This record gives sequence, C-alpha cells and structure tokens, in this order.
Amino acid sequence: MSETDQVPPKSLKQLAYETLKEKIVSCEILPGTLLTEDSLCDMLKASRTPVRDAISRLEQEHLVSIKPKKGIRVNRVSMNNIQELFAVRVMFAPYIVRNYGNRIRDEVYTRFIQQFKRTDCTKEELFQLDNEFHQTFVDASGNRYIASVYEMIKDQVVRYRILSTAGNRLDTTQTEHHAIATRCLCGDWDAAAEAMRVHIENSKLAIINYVIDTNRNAHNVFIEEEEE
Amino acid sequence: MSETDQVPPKSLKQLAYETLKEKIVSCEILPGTLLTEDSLCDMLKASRTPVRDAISRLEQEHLVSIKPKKGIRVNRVSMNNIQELFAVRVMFAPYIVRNYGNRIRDEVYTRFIQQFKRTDCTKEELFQLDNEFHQTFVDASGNRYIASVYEMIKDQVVRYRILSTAGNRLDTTQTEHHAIATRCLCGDWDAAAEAMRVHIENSKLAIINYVIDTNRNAHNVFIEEEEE
DNA sequence: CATTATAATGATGTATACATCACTTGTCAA
DNA sequence: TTGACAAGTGATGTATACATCATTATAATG
Repeated sequence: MSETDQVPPKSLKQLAYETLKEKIVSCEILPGTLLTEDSLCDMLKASRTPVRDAISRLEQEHLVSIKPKKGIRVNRVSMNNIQELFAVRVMFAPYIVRNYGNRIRDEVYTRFIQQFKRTDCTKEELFQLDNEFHQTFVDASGNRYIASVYEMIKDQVVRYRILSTAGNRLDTTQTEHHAIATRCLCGDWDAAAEAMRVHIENSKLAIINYVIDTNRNAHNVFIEEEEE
Repeated sequence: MSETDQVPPKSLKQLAYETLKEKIVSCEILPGTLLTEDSLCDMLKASRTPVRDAISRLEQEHLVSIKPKKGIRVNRVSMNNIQELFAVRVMFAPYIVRNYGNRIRDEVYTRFIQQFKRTDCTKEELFQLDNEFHQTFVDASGNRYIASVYEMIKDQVVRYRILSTAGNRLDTTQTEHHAIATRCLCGDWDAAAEAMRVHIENSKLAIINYVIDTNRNAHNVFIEEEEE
C-alpha cells in the first residue's frame, strides 16, 4: 500500500486549469475566441464549478477576460501586450541571474552548456531546454512570489513562440543561452545578467518582427487595440 | 441617465474578495487562523460560490492556503516571507522609477514633494500618501503585468506595516520619498532609482528589526517555518 | 488499561438548480 | 419600409444539494 497509488489524485479544478491553459497557450484555442462555460464544461469533462475556478485563475494571469453575461474571451495578442510582457521579462530575468545564479552548482551549468552546443535537437527538445534553463534560475531563487511572476508570463511567451514558429531563431537562442551559462560558470554575474538582458531583448525583437510581417494575414489573431 | 447610476453594481465575488482581503491585511483576521468556507459565508454574507472565488484569488496571491478537506489557512508571516517579498520589491520599485518616472508630469512630483514636507499628517494620511506615491509609478507604466505584480505584493506589505506599527519610521519614509521625488524632478533617473532601492532596503530592515524584537511575544503570528 | 477498528462528524470537492441580465428577434404600427 | 416595443433565448451570477475524504471519538477486545 506504500507505492501503489502514491499518485496524488489531481483535483478536477487543477486538471481543468492545466488543460485549458495548455489549449490556450498552444493556440488550439485561438486568441480572440469567445467561449462559454457550457462549452468548456463539455470540453474539459467537468461541471461548472471547477471550470469557473480554472477561468478565474486564467483571468488573473491575463490569459482570458470574463465578460459578464457574454462569455469568456481568450485575450487577443497585440503589440501592446508584447511590450508589456517583455518589460516584465527584461526586469525579471537579468535580476534573478544576477542575484541567484551563484546558488546553482557548476555541474548544472556545464550540463546546460553541453546541451546548448548540440545541433541535433528537435524543435520540441529545444523548446523544453529553453524552458528548463530559465526555470532553473527561478527555482534557485526559492521565492514563491518570483515563481508566481514567472508562472504568469512564462506561458504567454510560449504562446507567442508557437504563433511565430521562429524556427530560425532557435539557433540564436542556443548561442545566447550558451553565453549566459558560460559567464555564470566564470562567476561573472554582471556579465551574465547583461547577457540575459540582451537575450530577452533579442527574443522580443524577433517576435515583434514576426508580428509586423504577418499581422496583415491574421488580423483576427493579432490586433492592436483591445475591444470594449 | 448619464451620471445617475454610473456606479457599477459590484458582483458579490468581487465584494467578497475585497472584504476578505481587507480583513486579512488589516489583521482583523490574524495570520495563522484556520477558516472554514461556512464561517466565511456567514462573515461575508454570501453563499459558497462567490466566497470560493475570493479564496481562490487570495491563494494565488499567497495570502491564504487551501488545505483540502481541512480549511483555509491565513498564511503566517515569517522572516522567510519578508525576505521573499522584499526581494521582489527591490527588483520591482527601482525598475519602474528608472523606466517610467519620466512619464509623470512635474506637477505631480512637486505636489508630492510638498506633501512629504508636511509634519501635521495623521498616521492614516501618511499610509495613504505612501501608497499613492508608489502606485503613481505603477500606473505610469500602464503595464497590466506590472500592476498585477504590485497588487500581489502591495497588500502583504500593508499587513507587515500594520503588524509592526512602525510609528517612528514614518518620518524617515517621508524623507526618503522626498529624496526620490526631487531626483525624479531633476530627471536624474539613475539617482532616483538608487534612492528607491535604498528606501525599500531600509523599509525591509525596519520590519525585520521589529520582527526580531517581538517574535518572542507573538509566536502564533510570526513563525519561521510553514507548517505541513 | 491499552489498542484497534468502526462509525459519526465536519470539512471541501463537485454537480446542478434557480435568478438575473443582456441581446436578439419578431411583430405591430406609423 | 422603418422604427419601437416586447417576448424569448442564452449567457453568467448565485445558491444549494450531494459526494468524498479525513479526522476524531467511542466502543469493543486483547
């Protein structure tokens, strides 16, 4: 009885939250979609109570907006939103590298560096490696508020990455990550933080350029002004 | 019909959220208290649905923890929590001064400076002035994610201020705010950001010193380790 | 007297019924 | 044909009934 059912049976509200969030950031549900609670109950195989709980959390993360008596709007992406999101990332990422990078063991950095040199990774593997790298610094902080902030912006960034399919930017990402990790290994935290800032700024520019290139063809997804 | 009933009739869930949060950060409900949904329904004069919604939001802000099948724990304050909270403030406050201070009109700064010179303010007035000053920079950013971060940490700080009653620190706060505003008025944003950083660090030290002085007498409120 | 098993209690998790409000559509009149 | 009013539809807001699980107390047995 010790290890048979050690799996914590996730509550429906947690499951609904994760499932719905996944569908939104993966753009299976497109930005701008107007949902109803009933359709979500059907989609998530749960009743309104856990679904409403999930919606409430996603609204706090600015992924959806609850329009009273109308429905649940999956927030559109916009140039404005990109600016806001990356303003937080620029504040955030260099700070945690600068302040908590020294809590990470050298072996972790060397392992990352080896991974960043690989050229035979699939796109999915690179995505995951990217997430792990950034998450490492968040975990090193051991700070629940920092973790919350990262949780709020992380998945939005994932959504933009999926929308922009930036295949050719992945190599650059590897190079920039490599630069950050090597400076951490040297203990040059100012340089590491600066490298992280540059990395975030470049990432922002890549996404903005993509939006500029494609917003003619996808006005229903990329929109400048929020409605209502 | 234009300005008669412009008051948006607040939903019960919004009302429940604000009321409960107010009771927690004002320490009318002491840290460490274990609540039940039923008692909250009674207290907030609402049914479980809006109450659960409020609890869910407060859990995301780390003000309460939902203990399945046990109750709702009002999170205790701890030295660890203070460190985490102020780590975010130190990252946050100087950044927005540095980046968005120039969006605030000179008149706003001069008005604040006049207020900071006053010596006839009540404690409540000083509290409010303090909040307004910091909120001004958040609003200047026009960034919803920054606003969310500030919303998450702001009220926690209020709670510590109420617990520590730091009467003698209020004068120092006025002086430090004055220093920040004058540097903003000069357009010396690096100096303004540095003044803000010093201000936050001092604020943190004042609270930590208070906790060290009093944690013997209030072990039920100040506790180092989280339970369970 | 101690220990274990069982039943009762009380908490949240979940589902659903009812209330309220906004919007749309259809009909009637000018 | 157009406009206004009313009824119907469908959405969330709210309340409550039921399910599940953990804890505790009590009783029975060694």
